[in-house]
Order: sequence, then C-alpha cells, then structure tokens
Amino acid sequence: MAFLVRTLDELAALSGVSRATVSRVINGGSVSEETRARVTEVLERTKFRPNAAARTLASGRSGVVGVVMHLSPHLLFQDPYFTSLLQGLTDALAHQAAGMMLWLGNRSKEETLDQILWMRLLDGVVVTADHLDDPLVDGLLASDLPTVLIGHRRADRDASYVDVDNVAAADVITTHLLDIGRRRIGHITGRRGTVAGEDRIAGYLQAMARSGVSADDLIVDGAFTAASGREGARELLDRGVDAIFCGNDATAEGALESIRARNLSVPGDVALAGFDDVGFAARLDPPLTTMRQGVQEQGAEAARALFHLLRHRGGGPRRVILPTELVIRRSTVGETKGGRPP
Amino acid sequence: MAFLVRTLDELAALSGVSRATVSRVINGGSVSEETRARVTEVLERTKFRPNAAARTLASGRSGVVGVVMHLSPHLLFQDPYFTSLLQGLTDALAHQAAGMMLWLGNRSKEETLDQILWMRLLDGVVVTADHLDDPLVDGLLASDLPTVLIGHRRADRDASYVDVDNVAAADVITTHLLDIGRRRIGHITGRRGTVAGEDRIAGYLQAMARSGVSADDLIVDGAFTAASGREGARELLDRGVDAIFCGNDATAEGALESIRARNLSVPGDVALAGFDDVGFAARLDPPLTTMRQGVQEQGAEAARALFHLLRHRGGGPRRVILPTELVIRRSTVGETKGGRPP
DNA sequence: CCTAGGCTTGAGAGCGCTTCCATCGCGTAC
DNA sequence: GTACGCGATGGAAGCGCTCTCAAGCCTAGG
Repeated sequence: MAFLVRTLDELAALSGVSRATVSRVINGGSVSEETRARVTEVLERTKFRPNAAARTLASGRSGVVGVVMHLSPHLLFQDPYFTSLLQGLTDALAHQAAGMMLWLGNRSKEETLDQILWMRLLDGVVVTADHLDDPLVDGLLASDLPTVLIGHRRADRDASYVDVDNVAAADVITTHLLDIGRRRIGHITGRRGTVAGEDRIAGYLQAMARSGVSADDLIVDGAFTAASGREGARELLDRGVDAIFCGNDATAEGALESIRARNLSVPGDVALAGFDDVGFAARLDPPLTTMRQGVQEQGAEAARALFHLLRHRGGGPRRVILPTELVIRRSTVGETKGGRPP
Repeated sequence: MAFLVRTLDELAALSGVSRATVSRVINGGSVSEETRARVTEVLERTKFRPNAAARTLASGRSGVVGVVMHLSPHLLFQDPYFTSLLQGLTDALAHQAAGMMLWLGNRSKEETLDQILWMRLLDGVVVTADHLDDPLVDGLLASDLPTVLIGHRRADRDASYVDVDNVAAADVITTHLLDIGRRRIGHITGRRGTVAGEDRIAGYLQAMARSGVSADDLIVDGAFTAASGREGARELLDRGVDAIFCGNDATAEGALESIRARNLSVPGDVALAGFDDVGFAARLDPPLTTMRQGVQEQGAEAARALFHLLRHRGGGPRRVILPTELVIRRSTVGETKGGRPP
C-alpha cells in the first residue's frame, strides 16, 4: 500500500515535477508525453484524488449538477412519469461522470430555491416546470445558474428547455377519435394549472373546432389521477359521449373502470384514449390507445442540454421539442388485435 | 436592489467589522448583541450567501451527504421498498437542511465507489447493504467517510447500521402459520445472496425446527419478484403444502395468482403470508397477512444515525434495529373480516 | 492602584487547487 | 551567428472561507 497522498504538492514531489504540471496532467493541459507518463504512473500508484472543494473554489466549476422535482416524494415515487424522468436523468448524468444533487418537494419552493442558490456549488440545474406559476423555476431562471427546464411555460420562450408539443399531440389523438367516426368526444383534463394539462385542452379544442364538432359541455376537470378519471368518466357518460380523451394514462385507467361499471363496451360504446404510454397502458383490457412521449428520453435529453449549456457558456439557450407518437391500440380500434396497426 | 455582495470581505466592509466577525455571526460564534444585529441586518438586506466550496475547503465540512442505492434505476423505481426508503431519507435529510447527492446503479460498483471517494466532498454517506458480498459497501466502510448501512451483513457488526431482525420476524410469521394449524408450510425465499433473503430462511427454519415439523423439500428459491412467486408456488403446490410463506409481498402476489389458477382457496386450502407490508398487500384479495417493517422509517432512521455520527465524531458506531409487526389479514385467518384482529 | 480573567474583535495563516505569466530550451529561418 | 517562435515547465497569486491566536477592553478582586 502506497503512502497516502492527499495533496497535489505531495504528488508533485513524488513525481519530481511542480504542482502546476500535475494539475495539467489531471485536467488535460499541455504536457510532454514523457512527463505525462511519469506523473500518470504515480497518480495511479497512489490512487490520488484531487479535493473537489478546492478545485471548485479555484476553478468555479464543481462537476455537480442539481435535479429539482418539486413535488411530494410520495407522489413522485409512484408516478411512472416522474420516475422515468429521474431514470433518464440519472443515466445521462452518470454517463457524463457528473455528480447529482437532488431536491424534491420536502420543503417549500422558497426554501428550496434559497438552498440551491445558497451553496453556489452547482454547475447547473435541471428542473421540472410543469406548473404555470412557479416561483422556484422563476428564481432559478432569474439566477445566473445555467438551467434547463423539463416542460415550459409561455414565458419561458427564452429559456433552455426540453418538452413535447402537447397541443399538437392532443390534436392528433383527438383527430384520431374523430377519424374513427366519434363525434361526442369528451375530455377529462390533466391537472388544471399545469402546462401539459392546459395545452392538451387547447389541442383537443383545436381538433374539435377544425372538424366543426362542438365541444360544449364535453370537458371535465381531472387531475392526472385514476380517481379523477373514474369521477370524470361518470360525469361524461351521464352527458352521453362516444369517446373520451383523458389527460394521461392513469386518468384513462380510472375512466375505464367507470365505463366497465356501467356495462358499456370499449371501444364499442365508448372509445378511450390516454396520454404518455406508460408501462401499464398496453396491459389494460383492452390495451389503451395513447400518445407516446419518451419520458426517459426527455430526462436524458435535459441532461444533454445542460451539458451543452455548460460547454458553451454565453451561447444561446437550447430548446428541444421531442417527438410524440400516436400508439393505436384496441381501446379505440376494436378490430385490430393488440399492438400497433401497420 | 442591493449591490450584489459576493464575499465575506465585502459584507464585512459594509457592516464595518472584520471578515472573521461576519463568519462568527453566520456560524454562531460569540459576538456581541449589538454587532450581531448590525451584521444580520446587512446579511439580510444583501441576501448574502457564503460560498459552499470555500467553506468546505476551509472547514472540512460540506453539509452534503451521499445516498447510495446501487441497483438498476429501472428496478429501484418500481420497487416500493426502495422508493419508500428514498422517501424516508429525503424527508429526514431535508429536515436537517442537508444537501443530498444520489448514486444509483448506473455504473459499476467500483466506479461508483471511486467517484464518491474521489470528490471528498461528502460529510457522510448512507448506503443500502442488501447483498452478502458488496465491494461498494466494503470500500465505503474501509474509507474514512462516515457511513451508515441500511441492512447489514454478519461482517458489519462494527459498522453503523439500521436494520430489522429478519430472522426473528420470519420466525414469528412462520410460527403464526404453525399456530393456525398448518404443518406443510412452504417457503419461497427472497433473492439468494441477499441478507434479508438468507435471514428469512433462517427464521423460517428455526420456527419449523422448534415445532418439530420437517421443512424438507419445502423451500424453493425466489427473487423478491411476482414472477418468482408464481413459479415457486406452482412447485410447492405440486409438492403438497397447506401454507406458503413468501420472501416478500411481491412474491406473495405472484404466488396468489398461481394458487388461484388451480382453483384452490386462500386460506382454506393454502394459507399465504408475505413480508414488508407494502401498499398493495392490504388490497389483495384476500388481504395479505404479512410482516410490517416501516421502510420509510428505516430511511429516516438511517439519516438520523448519520447525523448522530457526524455530530459525535470519534464516538462509537450507532446501530438501530427497528421493530417489525405481524399484520394478520384474511390470507391466513379467513374468519377475520379484513384488518388486524384485536 | 494593580492584576487576573472574561469577552469581543481583528489579523493572518492556511485549506488544496487552477491558472496566468514568466522563464527556459530548442529548432528554424534569416 | 543572431533572432524568433513555440511548447513545456515552474512560480506564485489568488479562489472565499474558517479558525487560531493575540490584542484590546472592561470588570472584579486583592
């Protein structure tokens, strides 16, 4: 076991060069092949690791990025949307050899913001921006900390973000319902006040209007939950609908239960569509037509966007709109046996 | 908007005191009431925040702790055990105003260990120690980084850990099955090589032996998954059992499916017991008898143990064994209508 | 009146690293 | 032979904070 080396100076003495040269070897500065080899040998033999705090202090970079998902951990960990996002993020960040600090909704947004900015330790941050009104997101954008949003509000046009086009996607799926001949198409919205929820309403209305079909009385408020889907579906069925487009898949799952409870068939009596294509969508009975958005991919893309930002300081913002894909299953097209049609 | 103050020196100049005094005000040193008030006023007016890297470098403490759960994020995020653990941890850590860095199984254990020790930025670390053989855990324990384990191996007797007594708990639940008159009690184990899995086998065997009942041919290997429960139950049913104790609740869920598939009744033909009492256990049909361990509480307790360690450097290790509770539901005692008996 | 002791405060020495700048040596061009 | 350019290297100045030490002041006791 080699003598425990704790500082660059000690390492430098062992290699017979100056501290500056060792630093160059570690950080990829210009060093002659010979010197580099010698220092590298000592580096490996002693398993020396530079002190992160010192290097952060001297360089202003830490190699640590923050991930902020400000919602109750209880909700977060059982929502496949957020866990997939987190999964995509952790993968991409690990790939970039960056450390990750995590902030969830354990404290108020103000406290969280304060703590993040307080430490001035992060190189940048990825934050979910799903609510129209969010002081945490506003605070991060207003700070000088490089920030990438997942989702974005109207006001965030100049920020860096990763998102999908919820309006267009909702239009496509509503149009699909119209295409299969439905006219009384109800919509159980996502949680009001969220960007995704409002945009999907807009897309739904847009498709309905284009087809000259009235949407009066066909919208009920949901909350991205199965419970709100059960409730919403009951209401819509009372009003007489032949199709329901739900704010997300969990909502559709709930709606399906209510439809079943009335002994109505899907899609015979009521066609059903969700949004997200999370894992269980394909396993419902009947399998659910939905709009696939690569949530994990969104997380990974956000991480990539952040690294792009960090590498090109002063460059413009980076905006990524990821594609969505209509996945048609038997909840709307009963004839097709499972899977996607050709 | 006040002038942006970035260093203690600037803040000191503004308050008419020295940098040292400002540092004392921030860190709770001894300062006269009058001076403290004056500095505090400036502190709040300027919204000054000390630089975390500098303070870490100077003091050797960062206020950041690591959480290491080295398993595939894919598995982690859909296993209620790990998400509950994470939830308990994040809550307790946020409560202590500590930052949290997270490492999951995105890279090899060796790389992860290397990265964690590399940065020398953490005050301490909480790590899940569920496998008998784990170089990551060994490496952390061997380092000088204060470490708290969740779960522990025989060899970890001298480490700090939070755990439950799996042997005793498995004994209790097996004894319960014996008490209700079952003799051919099968056990579908947890994943072999995990501490919990092996200990629960030991507890099961211990109870069987004490009652003088043979356990020959009544143990089949499981993997803490529903799939392994389905498989294992089929095998045990072939061998003729009147009860099955499963390594965890997910396994029991799978076993229940297989029992049902053979038109056998629970608990009439076969009594069924799980372990953990995760959310869905009470929602199965019939509701599942299981051993409740407060997983979220384990996470919180681990965080507390770590802070104890940090406050009492040089003190001994801190070991916490949390209680478990037998929750009797209708999968073993058919007469009782739901819930726990008096 | 002098001294001991307690409390507050400032000076200053690091913490371990990055990075600018000056120096050195060498090869090439004139 | 001299001048110049260029890559490699070392010296040293910080980065912003903590914390020890000593000085200064005041009170109380002898």
